[in-house]
Amino acid sequence: MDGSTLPIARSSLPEAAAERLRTLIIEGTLQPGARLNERELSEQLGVSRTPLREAFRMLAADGLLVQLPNRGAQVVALSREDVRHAFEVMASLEGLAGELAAQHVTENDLAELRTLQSDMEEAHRRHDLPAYYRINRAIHDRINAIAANPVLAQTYRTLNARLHALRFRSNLNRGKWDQAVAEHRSMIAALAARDGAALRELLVRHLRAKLQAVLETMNKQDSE
Amino acid sequence: MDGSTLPIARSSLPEAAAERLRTLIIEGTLQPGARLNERELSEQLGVSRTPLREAFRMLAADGLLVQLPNRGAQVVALSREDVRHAFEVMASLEGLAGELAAQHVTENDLAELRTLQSDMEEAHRRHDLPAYYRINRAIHDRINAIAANPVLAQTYRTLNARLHALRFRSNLNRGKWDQAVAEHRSMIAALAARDGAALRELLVRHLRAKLQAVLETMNKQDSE
DNA sequence: GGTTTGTATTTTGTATACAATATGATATGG
DNA sequence: CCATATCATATTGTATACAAAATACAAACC
Repeated sequence: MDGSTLPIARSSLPEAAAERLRTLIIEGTLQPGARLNERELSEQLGVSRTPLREAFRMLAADGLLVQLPNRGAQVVALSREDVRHAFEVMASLEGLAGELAAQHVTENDLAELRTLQSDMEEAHRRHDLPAYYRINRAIHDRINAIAANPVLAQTYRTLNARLHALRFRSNLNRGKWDQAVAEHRSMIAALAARDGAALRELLVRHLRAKLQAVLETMNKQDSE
Repeated sequence: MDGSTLPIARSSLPEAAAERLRTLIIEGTLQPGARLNERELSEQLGVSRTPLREAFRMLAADGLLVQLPNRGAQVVALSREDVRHAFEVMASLEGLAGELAAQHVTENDLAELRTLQSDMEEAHRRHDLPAYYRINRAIHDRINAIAANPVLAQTYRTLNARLHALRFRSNLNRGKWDQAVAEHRSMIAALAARDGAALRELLVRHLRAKLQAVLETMNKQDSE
């Protein structure tokens, strides 16, 4: 966001601690609602409280932690409403990414995306859900990269990280999965046709379906 | 973003310091590119370096500061490209706000907005630019509030703060101003008609015009 | 028995001291 | 005279110590 030198050398204790905590939150080791004890955590991470607290501030800004004055930090626990709101914004951002990508996409980009798409269909045939998720993410990242808007990319990533903390993976029924794969095929077709409006519409609908899946997972998790 | 209790009591030295710095940046006391000396600033603000550094992390997350490892923080200096990118995202978010607002708007909301609109036209007639900006902001805030999506509101505010650091105000020629006022009138009409798509289109175009004005200001500032 | 109040303990908040790195000036060699 | 190396200084990074607040527990009261 500074204009020229984006790939800044990221290396400092607070950054590293934040990165580590981010992983712990997203992987579910630190569960939603969990309170984070500064002394305990700082010992576990092998850093003092000072850089840890800076890490807390960063994660709080990303929406992964909530900080209460004099009561420390806890992992955010998203309500259904929060998820709905986040998805609404994500859908809009993805839509924009699609429009911009349609303006900037090159034949090279399309070739890459088609490879990813066939990898995805392969994973789908093998019923390999982890691979599917990985490739899915790669495709969306790719579209964002093609859109060539760092502000968009960063905003999107931040929101996405927050949702990943939900760990809604490993829940996708057959019908939804089939549909999602088909939707990806349509997206690449729209991109090849440089039809930004169509791509936007596809992405928005795609996200809407994903929201439904996530909400169902949340309901299921609650009743367990 | 925590789901239930949003109106948290915000009160801590880092928060307060961040708020103060935010103001100093937006008002231009701390100019783009300025390097922030921790000791100096902490003395001026009357806090120690520890909370100040936490404030830095918060502002960096908001995109108002850039932090370089071992070289401290400096006020972000947005390039034309950065501004373009930020406006692209802002336009998309405003468009979403418009769509959502059209779904949720009540007659009460419309009455409020019409009052603001006539205040704006009054300010326009008086050639009162500061008042115009104030009312303009109030209208957009109002639309965002009606959209009732806290994630959207927060994302929008963060981006907006970053752009405010540019201090592009007090530059708006007569034609653009006339047009902007007319556009606001159309927006309220679209909202009254609950025409989300039309409102989206208006807001996106409105932002595009604003981007042009800002870029012209940047060019002018550079040649001074 | 339940509620409330007071106190001990834990935990967070802030300041300061020390370490590591970067910056700038001066001197030295080409 | 310019470039480079070296050293002094300044500035950031981290840890720790102390202060303030919140939490948990126990005793007294209703």
